[in-house]
Amino acid sequence: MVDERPGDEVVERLTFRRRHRLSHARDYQAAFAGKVRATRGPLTVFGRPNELSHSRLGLSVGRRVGPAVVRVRIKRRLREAFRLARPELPSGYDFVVTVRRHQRMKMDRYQQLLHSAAQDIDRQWQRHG
RNA sequence: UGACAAGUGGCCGCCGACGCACGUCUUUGUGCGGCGCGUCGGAGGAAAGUCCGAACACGACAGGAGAACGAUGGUGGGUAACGCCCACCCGCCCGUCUGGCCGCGGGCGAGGGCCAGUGCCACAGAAAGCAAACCGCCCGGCGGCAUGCCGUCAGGUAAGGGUGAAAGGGUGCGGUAAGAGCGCACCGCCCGACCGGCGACGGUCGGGGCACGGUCAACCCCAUCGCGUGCAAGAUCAUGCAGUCCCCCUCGGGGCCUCGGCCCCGGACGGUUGCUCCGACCGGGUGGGACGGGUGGAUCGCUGAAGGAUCCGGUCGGUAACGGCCGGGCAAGAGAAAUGGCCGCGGCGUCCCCGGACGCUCACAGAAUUCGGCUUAUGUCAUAUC
RNA sequence: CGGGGUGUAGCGCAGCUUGGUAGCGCGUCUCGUUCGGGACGAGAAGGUCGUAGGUUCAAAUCCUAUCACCCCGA
Repeated sequence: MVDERPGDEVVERLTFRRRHRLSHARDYQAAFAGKVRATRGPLTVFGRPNELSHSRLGLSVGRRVGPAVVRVRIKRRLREAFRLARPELPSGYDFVVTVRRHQRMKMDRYQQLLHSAAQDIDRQWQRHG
Protein backbone atom coordinates (compact mmCIF):
# COMPACT_ATOMS: atom_id res chain seq x y z
CA MET A 1 0.00 0.00 0.00
CA VAL A 2 1.45 3.28 -1.06
CA ASP A 3 0.64 5.63 1.74
CA GLU A 4 -0.73 8.93 0.44
CA ARG A 5 1.17 11.31 2.63
CA PRO A 6 -0.87 13.81 4.63
CA GLY A 7 -0.19 17.40 3.70
CA ASP A 8 1.31 18.39 7.04
CA GLU A 9 3.95 15.64 6.95
CA VAL A 10 7.41 16.82 6.02
CA VAL A 11 8.36 15.84 2.48
CA GLU A 12 11.95 14.75 2.69
CA ARG A 13 12.68 14.51 -1.02
CA LEU A 14 12.00 17.37 -3.36
CA THR A 15 10.79 15.70 -6.51
CA PHE A 16 9.11 17.02 -9.61
CA ARG A 17 7.59 14.32 -11.77
CA ARG A 18 5.33 14.42 -14.76
CA ARG A 19 2.22 14.38 -12.55
CA HIS A 20 3.25 17.76 -11.19
CA ARG A 21 2.94 19.32 -14.62
CA LEU A 22 0.05 20.46 -16.73
CA SER A 23 -0.11 18.38 -19.87
CA HIS A 24 -3.22 19.36 -21.81
CA ALA A 25 -4.39 22.44 -23.57
CA ARG A 26 -7.65 22.54 -21.60
CA ASP A 27 -5.76 22.76 -18.30
CA TYR A 28 -4.01 25.85 -19.60
CA GLN A 29 -7.28 27.30 -20.92
CA ALA A 30 -8.92 26.74 -17.53
CA ALA A 31 -6.09 28.49 -15.69
CA PHE A 32 -6.22 31.48 -18.02
CA ALA A 33 -10.02 31.61 -17.76
CA GLY A 34 -9.81 31.76 -13.94
CA LYS A 35 -8.75 35.42 -14.28
CA VAL A 36 -6.71 35.20 -11.06
CA ARG A 37 -3.14 36.28 -11.60
CA ALA A 38 -0.16 37.90 -9.93
CA THR A 39 2.75 39.67 -11.65
CA ARG A 40 6.29 39.68 -10.24
CA GLY A 41 8.96 41.17 -12.47
CA PRO A 42 8.98 39.43 -15.87
CA LEU A 43 6.69 36.65 -14.61
CA THR A 44 2.91 36.59 -14.64
CA VAL A 45 1.42 33.63 -12.76
CA PHE A 46 -2.13 32.41 -13.28
CA GLY A 47 -3.59 30.21 -10.55
CA ARG A 48 -6.69 28.05 -10.20
CA PRO A 49 -7.57 25.36 -7.60
CA ASN A 50 -7.57 21.78 -8.87
CA GLU A 51 -9.14 18.63 -7.37
CA LEU A 52 -5.75 17.13 -6.45
CA SER A 53 -3.76 17.12 -3.23
CA HIS A 54 -0.71 18.67 -4.91
CA SER A 55 -0.06 21.69 -7.05
CA ARG A 56 0.88 21.50 -10.71
CA LEU A 57 2.99 23.79 -12.89
CA GLY A 58 2.54 24.86 -16.48
CA LEU A 59 4.94 27.01 -18.44
CA SER A 60 4.05 29.31 -21.32
CA VAL A 61 7.11 30.92 -22.87
CA GLY A 62 6.35 32.52 -26.21
CA ARG A 63 8.65 33.08 -29.13
CA ARG A 64 8.91 36.77 -28.29
CA VAL A 65 11.03 35.88 -25.24
CA GLY A 66 13.95 34.80 -27.40
CA PRO A 67 15.41 31.96 -29.42
CA ALA A 68 15.00 28.34 -28.40
CA VAL A 69 18.15 28.26 -26.27
CA VAL A 70 16.94 31.16 -24.13
CA ARG A 71 13.41 29.80 -23.79
CA VAL A 72 14.60 26.35 -22.77
CA ARG A 73 17.00 27.79 -20.20
CA ILE A 74 14.23 29.87 -18.60
CA LYS A 75 11.90 26.88 -18.43
CA ARG A 76 14.55 24.72 -16.80
CA ARG A 77 15.26 27.28 -14.12
CA LEU A 78 11.55 27.85 -13.47
CA ARG A 79 11.02 24.10 -13.09
CA GLU A 80 13.95 23.86 -10.67
CA ALA A 81 12.63 26.83 -8.70
CA PHE A 82 9.19 25.23 -8.47
CA ARG A 83 10.73 21.93 -7.36
CA LEU A 84 12.74 23.48 -4.51
CA ALA A 85 9.96 25.82 -3.38
CA ARG A 86 7.15 23.26 -3.55
CA PRO A 87 6.87 22.52 0.24
CA GLU A 88 6.38 26.22 0.94
CA LEU A 89 3.89 26.83 -1.83
CA PRO A 90 0.13 26.44 -1.31
CA SER A 91 -0.97 23.01 -2.56
CA GLY A 92 -4.00 22.13 -4.63
CA TYR A 93 -3.47 24.74 -7.34
CA ASP A 94 -2.70 24.71 -11.04
CA PHE A 95 -0.18 27.43 -11.75
CA VAL A 96 0.60 28.69 -15.26
CA VAL A 97 3.63 30.95 -15.57
CA THR A 98 3.93 33.27 -18.55
CA VAL A 99 7.19 35.04 -19.24
CA ARG A 100 8.13 38.34 -20.83
CA ARG A 101 11.48 39.12 -22.45
CA HIS A 102 14.08 39.93 -19.80
CA GLN A 103 17.78 39.77 -18.91
CA ARG A 104 19.29 36.53 -17.70
CA MET A 105 18.36 35.68 -14.09
CA LYS A 106 19.64 33.22 -11.53
CA MET A 107 17.49 30.41 -10.24
CA ASP A 108 17.04 31.66 -6.65
CA ARG A 109 15.61 34.94 -7.97
CA TYR A 110 12.97 33.02 -9.90
CA GLN A 111 12.23 31.09 -6.72
CA GLN A 112 11.52 34.29 -4.78
CA LEU A 113 9.23 35.67 -7.50
CA LEU A 114 7.37 32.39 -7.82
CA HIS A 115 6.84 32.05 -4.07
CA SER A 116 5.56 35.62 -3.73
CA ALA A 117 3.15 35.29 -6.64
CA ALA A 118 1.78 31.95 -5.40
CA GLN A 119 1.07 33.40 -1.95
CA ASP A 120 -0.73 36.32 -3.60
CA ILE A 121 -2.93 33.96 -5.65
CA ASP A 122 -3.74 31.87 -2.58
CA ARG A 123 -4.91 35.02 -0.70
CA GLN A 124 -7.11 36.06 -3.63
CA TRP A 125 -8.90 32.68 -3.70
CA GLN A 126 -9.30 32.65 0.12
CA ARG A 127 -10.92 36.09 0.00
CA HIS A 128 -13.41 35.13 -2.73
CA GLY A 129 -14.30 31.92 -0.89
C1' U B 1 41.93 23.58 -46.05
C1' G B 2 41.60 20.32 -41.78
C1' A B 3 40.62 19.07 -36.45
C1' C B 4 37.98 19.86 -31.87
C1' A B 5 33.94 22.32 -29.87
C1' A B 6 35.19 22.77 -23.34
C1' G B 7 37.58 21.07 -17.80
C1' U B 8 37.18 18.29 -12.97
C1' G B 9 35.02 16.29 -8.05
C1' G B 10 30.70 16.01 -4.73
C1' C B 11 25.32 16.52 -3.45
C1' C B 12 20.13 17.07 -5.24
C1' G B 13 16.79 16.52 -9.45
C1' C B 14 14.61 15.13 -14.74
C1' C B 15 13.61 11.64 -19.34
C1' G B 16 13.97 6.61 -21.49
C1' A B 17 15.17 1.22 -21.39
C1' C B 18 16.02 -3.12 -18.42
C1' G B 19 16.09 -5.78 -13.73
C1' C B 20 14.41 -6.58 -8.51
C1' A B 21 10.77 -5.70 -4.84
C1' C B 22 5.32 -3.46 -4.18
C1' G B 23 0.06 -2.66 -5.08
C1' U B 24 -4.34 -4.08 -7.84
C1' C B 25 -8.20 -7.62 -10.37
C1' U B 26 -15.40 -11.47 -11.89
C1' U B 27 -10.34 -11.39 -17.14
C1' U B 28 -3.95 -14.27 -12.79
C1' G B 29 -2.13 -12.05 -17.85
C1' U B 30 4.08 -11.83 -16.05
C1' G B 31 -2.03 -7.67 -17.69
C1' C B 32 -2.43 -2.76 -15.57
C1' G B 33 -0.60 0.96 -12.07
C1' G B 34 2.34 4.26 -9.66
C1' C B 35 6.23 4.42 -5.82
C1' G B 36 11.22 2.78 -4.15
C1' C B 37 16.17 0.74 -5.23
C1' G B 38 19.98 -0.69 -8.77
C1' U B 39 22.43 -0.75 -13.77
C1' C B 40 22.95 1.55 -18.56
C1' G B 41 22.08 5.61 -21.97
C1' G B 42 20.64 10.93 -22.64
C1' A B 43 21.68 17.38 -28.19
C1' G B 44 24.78 19.50 -32.85
C1' G B 45 28.49 20.59 -36.47
C1' A B 46 25.61 23.20 -37.87
C1' A B 47 20.33 19.91 -34.37
C1' A B 48 19.19 26.13 -37.91
C1' G B 49 17.27 28.09 -42.84
C1' U B 50 13.70 24.49 -45.18
C1' C B 51 16.95 25.54 -50.65
C1' C B 52 17.46 20.55 -53.41
C1' G B 53 17.57 14.95 -53.59
C1' A B 54 15.65 10.30 -51.58
C1' A B 55 13.47 6.54 -48.11
C1' C B 56 8.58 5.81 -46.08
C1' A B 57 3.07 6.72 -45.99
C1' C B 58 -1.62 8.02 -48.13
C1' G B 59 -4.43 9.71 -52.49
C1' A B 60 -4.85 9.38 -57.97
C1' C B 61 -3.59 6.05 -61.92
C1' A B 62 -4.60 -0.60 -66.65
C1' G B 63 -1.20 0.90 -70.58
C1' G B 64 0.85 4.08 -74.65
C1' A B 65 1.50 8.83 -77.26
C1' G B 66 0.97 14.04 -77.10
C1' A B 67 -0.23 18.83 -74.90
C1' A B 68 0.24 21.92 -70.65
C1' C B 69 3.13 23.08 -66.20
C1' G B 70 7.75 22.95 -63.43
C1' A B 71 13.01 22.07 -62.94
C1' U B 72 17.97 21.46 -64.86
C1' G B 73 21.65 23.25 -68.76
C1' G B 74 29.96 23.09 -71.34
C1' U B 75 31.97 17.63 -71.44
C1' G B 76 33.02 13.02 -69.06
C1' G B 77 32.68 10.42 -64.56
C1' G B 78 30.91 9.38 -59.20
C1' U B 79 26.32 8.36 -56.54
C1' A B 80 20.29 5.15 -54.44
C1' A B 81 19.41 10.04 -56.30
C1' C B 82 20.31 15.27 -56.85
C1' G B 83 20.28 21.60 -58.66
C1' C B 84 25.58 17.72 -54.81
C1' C B 85 30.87 15.95 -55.54
C1' C B 86 35.45 14.99 -58.74
C1' A B 87 38.38 15.61 -63.19
C1' C B 88 38.78 18.07 -67.73
C1' C B 89 37.39 21.93 -71.72
C1' C B 90 36.29 27.10 -72.83
C1' G B 91 36.01 32.34 -71.28
C1' C B 92 37.50 36.24 -67.83
C1' C B 93 40.70 38.17 -63.76
C1' C B 94 45.27 38.25 -60.63
C1' G B 95 50.46 36.94 -59.87
C1' U B 96 55.11 35.30 -62.14
C1' C B 97 58.65 34.93 -66.52
C1' U B 98 59.28 38.11 -70.99
C1' G B 99 60.29 43.69 -74.97
C1' G B 100 55.41 41.16 -75.99
C1' C B 101 52.91 36.47 -76.69
C1' C B 102 53.32 31.41 -75.17
C1' G B 103 54.08 28.90 -70.62
C1' C B 104 53.58 28.17 -65.13
C1' G B 105 50.67 29.00 -60.39
C1' G B 106 46.04 30.65 -58.23
C1' G B 107 40.95 32.41 -58.37
C1' C B 108 35.98 33.25 -60.56
C1' G B 109 31.89 31.77 -64.06
C1' A B 110 23.27 29.77 -63.92
C1' G B 111 28.79 28.14 -69.43
C1' G B 112 22.94 24.81 -74.64
C1' G B 113 20.62 27.79 -78.82
C1' C B 114 19.28 34.88 -80.61
C1' C B 115 23.37 32.56 -88.75
C1' A B 116 14.32 28.61 -85.87
C1' G B 117 11.09 32.63 -85.16
C1' U B 118 9.07 36.91 -82.29
C1' G B 119 9.76 41.03 -78.91
C1' C B 120 12.70 45.02 -76.63
C1' C B 121 17.06 48.49 -76.93
C1' A B 122 14.49 54.56 -72.93
C1' C B 123 17.22 59.45 -73.00
C1' A B 124 20.81 61.53 -76.20
C1' G B 125 22.07 61.39 -81.30
C1' A B 126 21.77 63.00 -88.34
C1' A B 127 21.23 57.79 -87.99
C1' A B 128 19.68 51.96 -83.38
C1' G B 129 18.71 47.11 -87.30
C1' C B 130 17.32 44.34 -95.10
C1' A B 131 21.88 50.97 -91.40
C1' A B 132 22.65 56.26 -91.35
C1' A B 133 25.43 62.30 -94.24
C1' C B 134 24.72 66.84 -88.49
C1' C B 135 29.69 68.97 -88.52
C1' G B 136 33.76 67.80 -91.41
C1' C B 137 36.64 66.02 -96.02
C1' C B 138 36.59 65.88 -101.61
C1' C B 139 35.42 66.30 -107.33
C1' G B 140 32.24 69.23 -110.40
C1' G B 141 28.56 73.38 -111.96
C1' C B 142 27.04 78.58 -111.02
C1' G B 143 27.84 83.57 -108.67
C1' G B 144 31.20 87.21 -106.11
C1' C B 145 36.56 88.14 -105.91
C1' A B 146 42.53 88.95 -107.31
C1' U B 147 44.85 81.65 -107.99
C1' G B 148 44.20 80.21 -102.44
C1' C B 149 38.83 82.50 -100.20
C1' C B 150 33.35 83.00 -99.54
C1' G B 151 28.24 81.65 -100.82
C1' U B 152 25.05 78.20 -103.26
C1' C B 153 23.45 73.68 -106.11
C1' A B 154 24.08 68.55 -107.42
C1' G B 155 26.91 64.40 -105.96
C1' G B 156 30.97 61.23 -103.60
C1' U B 157 32.88 59.70 -98.80
C1' A B 158 32.04 56.03 -92.65
C1' A B 159 39.19 58.22 -92.15
C1' G B 160 38.15 62.40 -88.22
C1' G B 161 34.60 65.33 -84.58
C1' G B 162 30.26 64.93 -81.61
C1' U B 163 25.96 61.51 -79.06
C1' G B 164 25.45 56.88 -76.77
C1' A B 165 26.00 50.98 -73.05
C1' A B 166 26.42 49.86 -78.21
C1' A B 167 27.69 53.48 -84.66
C1' G B 168 28.33 47.04 -88.52
C1' G B 169 35.88 43.68 -88.04
C1' G B 170 41.21 45.67 -85.64
C1' U B 171 46.46 47.47 -86.66
C1' G B 172 49.87 48.87 -90.46
C1' C B 173 51.21 49.73 -95.58
C1' G B 174 49.55 50.69 -100.39
C1' G B 175 45.82 53.15 -102.93
C1' U B 176 42.48 57.47 -103.99
C1' A B 177 39.88 63.81 -105.77
C1' A B 178 38.73 62.54 -100.65
C1' G B 179 37.79 57.82 -98.87
C1' A B 180 36.42 52.73 -98.35
C1' G B 181 38.58 44.98 -97.49
C1' C B 182 39.21 48.75 -102.82
C1' G B 183 44.18 45.69 -102.64
C1' C B 184 48.03 43.31 -99.48
C1' A B 185 50.40 41.40 -94.54
C1' C B 186 49.28 39.85 -89.53
C1' C B 187 45.28 39.07 -85.96
C1' G B 188 39.93 38.09 -85.58
C1' C B 189 35.42 35.90 -87.98
C1' C B 190 32.70 32.38 -91.27
C1' C B 191 32.77 27.79 -94.39
C1' G B 192 35.06 23.04 -95.73
C1' A B 193 38.55 18.96 -95.33
C1' C B 194 42.07 16.17 -92.52
C1' C B 195 44.49 14.78 -87.82
C1' G B 196 44.26 14.07 -82.21
C1' G B 197 40.66 13.20 -78.16
C1' C B 198 35.13 8.68 -75.32
C1' G B 199 33.66 13.94 -75.42
C1' A B 200 33.43 19.33 -74.50
C1' C B 201 37.27 20.91 -77.71
C1' G B 202 42.18 21.59 -79.82
C1' G B 203 45.68 21.65 -84.06
C1' U B 204 46.99 21.90 -89.36
C1' C B 205 45.73 23.03 -94.39
C1' G B 206 42.58 25.26 -97.99
C1' G B 207 38.72 28.71 -99.32
C1' G B 208 35.67 33.38 -98.48
C1' G B 209 36.80 40.13 -98.23
C1' C B 210 33.47 39.82 -94.17
C1' A B 211 27.05 38.59 -95.06
C1' C B 212 27.44 37.81 -88.26
C1' G B 213 25.12 44.32 -82.85
C1' G B 214 23.23 43.21 -77.69
C1' U B 215 19.58 40.72 -74.69
C1' C B 216 17.24 33.76 -73.74
C1' A B 217 18.43 35.18 -64.77
C1' A B 218 12.71 38.27 -72.41
C1' C B 219 8.78 35.03 -74.84
C1' C B 220 10.57 30.89 -76.97
C1' C B 221 13.36 26.45 -79.36
C1' C B 222 16.32 21.97 -78.22
C1' A B 223 17.92 17.98 -74.84
C1' U B 224 17.11 15.48 -70.16
C1' C B 225 14.12 14.67 -65.77
C1' G B 226 9.50 15.03 -63.06
C1' C B 227 2.08 12.24 -60.76
C1' G B 228 0.04 15.09 -56.00
C1' U B 229 0.54 15.66 -50.71
C1' G B 230 3.53 15.33 -46.72
C1' C B 231 4.84 11.75 -40.07
C1' A B 232 -0.02 17.48 -37.92
C1' A B 233 1.76 11.69 -43.83
C1' G B 234 -1.05 7.70 -42.21
C1' A B 235 -3.25 2.91 -39.44
C1' U B 236 -6.45 1.09 -35.38
C1' C B 237 -9.66 1.91 -31.09
C1' A B 238 -12.58 5.30 -28.15
C1' U B 239 -15.52 9.86 -27.81
C1' G B 240 -18.84 12.70 -30.72
C1' C B 241 -22.06 15.26 -34.71
C1' A B 242 -26.11 16.92 -39.13
C1' G B 243 -26.68 16.42 -42.95
C1' U B 244 -27.39 18.74 -48.09
C1' C B 245 -27.01 18.57 -53.39
C1' C B 246 -25.91 16.41 -58.31
C1' C B 247 -25.40 12.24 -62.08
C1' C B 248 -26.27 7.40 -64.36
C1' C B 249 -29.28 3.55 -64.73
C1' U B 250 -31.43 2.16 -72.38
C1' C B 251 -33.24 -1.37 -76.66
C1' G B 252 -34.13 -6.33 -79.04
C1' G B 253 -34.09 -11.82 -78.64
C1' G B 254 -33.83 -16.35 -75.63
C1' G B 255 -33.79 -19.28 -70.98
C1' C B 256 -34.91 -20.15 -65.56
C1' C B 257 -38.62 -19.03 -62.04
C1' U B 258 -40.99 -18.93 -55.63
C1' C B 259 -43.78 -13.80 -60.96
C1' G B 260 -40.34 -10.23 -57.71
C1' G B 261 -36.30 -10.72 -60.26
C1' C B 262 -31.85 -13.41 -62.15
C1' C B 263 -28.77 -15.33 -66.21
C1' C B 264 -27.03 -15.65 -71.49
C1' C B 265 -26.44 -13.50 -76.56
C1' G B 266 -26.42 -9.24 -79.92
C1' G B 267 -26.44 -4.07 -81.30
C1' A B 268 -26.46 0.91 -80.28
C1' C B 269 -26.09 4.62 -76.44
C1' G B 270 -24.20 6.71 -72.05
C1' G B 271 -20.54 7.16 -68.14
C1' U B 272 -15.44 6.77 -66.08
C1' U B 273 -10.52 6.85 -67.64
C1' G B 274 -5.81 13.97 -64.45
C1' C B 275 -6.36 18.10 -70.45
C1' U B 276 -6.62 15.55 -75.58
C1' C B 277 -6.25 11.08 -78.64
C1' C B 278 -5.62 5.77 -79.14
C1' G B 279 -6.95 2.05 -76.13
C1' A B 280 -9.23 0.00 -71.69
C1' C B 281 -13.14 -0.60 -68.07
C1' C B 282 -18.26 -0.13 -66.27
C1' G B 283 -23.62 0.30 -66.84
C1' G B 284 -31.13 -1.01 -62.73
C1' G B 285 -26.36 -0.90 -57.46
C1' U B 286 -25.64 -2.09 -50.02
C1' G B 287 -23.78 2.61 -57.52
C1' G B 288 -20.71 7.04 -58.51
C1' G B 289 -19.50 12.21 -57.43
C1' A B 290 -19.45 17.31 -54.99
C1' C B 291 -19.97 20.12 -50.45
C1' G B 292 -20.61 20.35 -45.26
C1' G B 293 -20.54 18.83 -39.78
C1' G B 294 -18.01 16.37 -35.34
C1' U B 295 -13.75 14.38 -32.22
C1' G B 296 -8.79 15.78 -31.32
C1' G B 297 -8.21 11.36 -26.15
C1' A B 298 -5.21 6.56 -26.47
C1' U B 299 -1.97 2.93 -28.98
C1' C B 300 1.04 2.27 -33.26
C1' G B 301 4.09 4.91 -37.00
C1' C B 302 8.94 6.02 -33.34
C1' U B 303 13.97 4.64 -33.19
C1' G B 304 15.70 -1.22 -33.22
C1' A B 305 21.61 -7.05 -29.99
C1' A B 306 20.89 -5.39 -35.22
C1' G B 307 19.85 -1.54 -37.90
C1' G B 308 22.41 0.90 -42.35
C1' A B 309 22.65 4.12 -49.91
C1' U B 310 26.21 4.20 -41.72
C1' C B 311 31.21 5.63 -39.49
C1' C B 312 36.66 4.55 -38.60
C1' G B 313 41.31 1.95 -39.90
C1' G B 314 44.05 -1.12 -43.36
C1' U B 315 44.56 -2.87 -48.30
C1' C B 316 43.54 -3.13 -53.71
C1' G B 317 41.63 -0.36 -58.21
C1' G B 318 41.08 4.77 -59.88
C1' U B 319 44.46 11.46 -61.45
C1' A B 320 40.17 12.27 -58.18
C1' A B 321 35.08 12.04 -56.40
C1' C B 322 34.35 7.04 -55.24
C1' G B 323 34.10 1.68 -55.36
C1' G B 324 35.61 -3.71 -53.91
C1' C B 325 37.59 -6.73 -49.86
C1' C B 326 39.19 -7.48 -44.59
C1' G B 327 38.88 -5.95 -39.41
C1' G B 328 36.56 -2.95 -35.80
C1' G B 329 32.91 0.65 -33.82
C1' C B 330 27.92 2.52 -33.30
C1' A B 331 21.70 1.98 -27.69
C1' A B 332 18.71 10.01 -27.19
C1' G B 333 13.55 9.08 -28.66
C1' A B 334 9.93 13.44 -26.16
C1' G B 335 4.61 14.17 -26.74
C1' A B 336 2.65 21.67 -23.32
C1' A B 337 7.85 18.41 -24.97
C1' A B 338 13.95 15.11 -20.67
C1' U B 339 19.91 16.29 -20.83
C1' G B 340 19.22 20.73 -15.27
C1' G B 341 20.43 23.24 -10.24
C1' C B 342 23.89 24.24 -6.12
C1' C B 343 28.91 24.03 -3.97
C1' G B 344 34.45 23.31 -4.20
C1' C B 345 39.02 23.23 -7.28
C1' G B 346 40.90 25.00 -11.93
C1' G B 347 40.51 28.72 -16.07
C1' C B 348 39.16 33.76 -18.16
C1' G B 349 37.65 39.04 -17.65
C1' U B 350 36.83 43.79 -14.68
C1' C B 351 37.95 46.69 -10.14
C1' C B 352 40.99 48.31 -6.20
C1' C B 353 44.76 48.77 -0.87
C1' C B 354 48.44 42.21 -4.34
C1' G B 355 44.84 39.54 -1.52
C1' G B 356 40.02 39.72 -2.04
C1' A B 357 35.16 41.21 -4.42
C1' C B 358 31.98 40.70 -8.68
C1' G B 359 30.78 38.34 -13.31
C1' C B 360 31.39 34.28 -16.88
C1' U B 361 32.13 28.74 -17.27
C1' C B 362 32.75 30.25 -22.40
C1' A B 363 31.31 31.47 -29.67
C1' C B 364 27.04 30.13 -32.80
C1' A B 365 23.30 27.76 -30.86
C1' G B 366 18.70 23.03 -28.37
C1' A B 367 17.05 16.67 -31.40
C1' A B 368 10.97 16.00 -32.81
C1' U B 369 9.93 10.35 -39.01
C1' U B 370 14.89 9.11 -40.95
C1' C B 371 19.04 9.69 -44.29
C1' G B 372 22.51 12.28 -48.58
C1' G B 373 23.91 17.36 -49.86
C1' C B 374 23.76 22.84 -50.15
C1' U B 375 23.50 27.54 -47.68
C1' U B 376 23.85 30.65 -43.48
C1' A B 377 25.76 31.73 -38.04
C1' U B 378 30.23 30.98 -35.08
C1' G B 379 35.04 30.10 -30.91
C1' U B 380 39.95 27.94 -30.55
C1' C B 381 44.12 25.37 -32.67
C1' A B 382 47.21 23.60 -36.79
C1' U B 383 48.86 24.18 -41.84
C1' A B 384 49.33 26.92 -46.51
C1' U B 385 49.11 31.54 -49.34
C1' C B 386 48.89 36.97 -49.93
C1' C C 1 7.08 20.03 -37.11
C1' G C 2 5.29 20.93 -42.14
C1' G C 3 3.15 24.24 -45.87
C1' G C 4 2.03 29.21 -47.83
C1' G C 5 2.03 34.61 -48.18
C1' U C 6 3.60 39.86 -47.51
C1' G C 7 7.58 43.81 -47.04
C1' U C 8 6.93 50.61 -51.63
C1' A C 9 5.84 58.33 -48.33
C1' G C 10 3.69 59.06 -41.13
C1' C C 11 -0.83 55.23 -42.15
C1' G C 12 -3.58 52.03 -45.75
C1' C C 13 -2.61 50.37 -50.69
C1' A C 14 -1.41 50.49 -56.51
C1' G C 15 2.78 49.83 -59.83
C1' C C 16 6.22 44.05 -60.81
C1' U C 17 2.92 40.18 -65.63
C1' U C 18 5.66 42.87 -70.75
C1' G C 19 12.76 46.03 -66.98
C1' G C 20 13.82 52.82 -68.67
C1' U C 21 8.46 58.38 -65.82
C1' A C 22 7.73 55.48 -58.59
C1' G C 23 1.43 56.81 -58.42
C1' C C 24 -3.65 57.02 -55.38
C1' G C 25 -6.47 58.09 -50.79
C1' C C 26 -6.03 59.84 -45.71
C1' G C 27 -2.59 62.73 -42.96
C1' U C 28 1.45 67.07 -42.73
C1' C C 29 2.91 72.21 -44.30
C1' U C 30 1.80 77.09 -46.86
C1' C C 31 -1.83 80.48 -48.92
C1' G C 32 -7.02 81.88 -49.65
C1' U C 33 -12.06 81.98 -47.51
C1' U C 34 -14.09 83.18 -41.92
C1' C C 35 -14.33 87.64 -36.39
C1' G C 36 -11.84 82.66 -35.21
C1' G C 37 -12.05 77.21 -36.01
C1' G C 38 -14.05 73.20 -38.99
C1' A C 39 -15.44 72.15 -43.89
C1' C C 40 -14.12 73.87 -48.80
C1' G C 41 -10.65 75.84 -52.79
C1' A C 42 -5.40 76.43 -54.62
C1' G C 43 -0.37 74.89 -54.11
C1' A C 44 3.93 72.35 -51.92
C1' A C 45 7.07 69.04 -49.26
C1' G C 46 7.93 63.97 -48.09
C1' G C 47 10.10 57.28 -50.48
C1' U C 48 17.91 53.79 -49.19
C1' C C 49 10.96 50.34 -52.95
C1' G C 50 13.22 45.15 -45.92
C1' U C 51 18.80 43.96 -46.61
C1' A C 52 23.06 42.04 -49.61
C1' G C 53 24.91 40.15 -54.15
C1' G C 54 24.17 38.84 -59.49
C1' U C 55 22.13 39.26 -64.88
C1' U C 56 21.54 43.70 -68.04
C1' C C 57 23.67 49.70 -71.13
C1' A C 58 19.78 50.16 -67.29
C1' A C 59 16.36 46.54 -61.69
C1' A C 60 10.78 48.51 -57.15
C1' U C 61 10.22 44.99 -61.43
C1' C C 62 14.20 39.29 -63.46
C1' C C 63 17.49 35.56 -60.50
C1' U C 64 19.96 33.97 -55.82
C1' A C 65 20.87 34.44 -50.65
C1' U C 66 19.33 36.61 -46.09
C1' C C 67 16.13 39.28 -42.29
C1' A C 68 11.39 40.55 -40.21
C1' C C 69 6.18 39.92 -39.87
C1' C C 70 1.54 37.31 -40.85
C1' C C 71 -1.67 33.09 -42.09
C1' C C 72 -2.97 27.80 -42.57
C1' G C 73 -2.59 22.39 -41.34
C1' A C 74 -3.72 16.33 -37.11
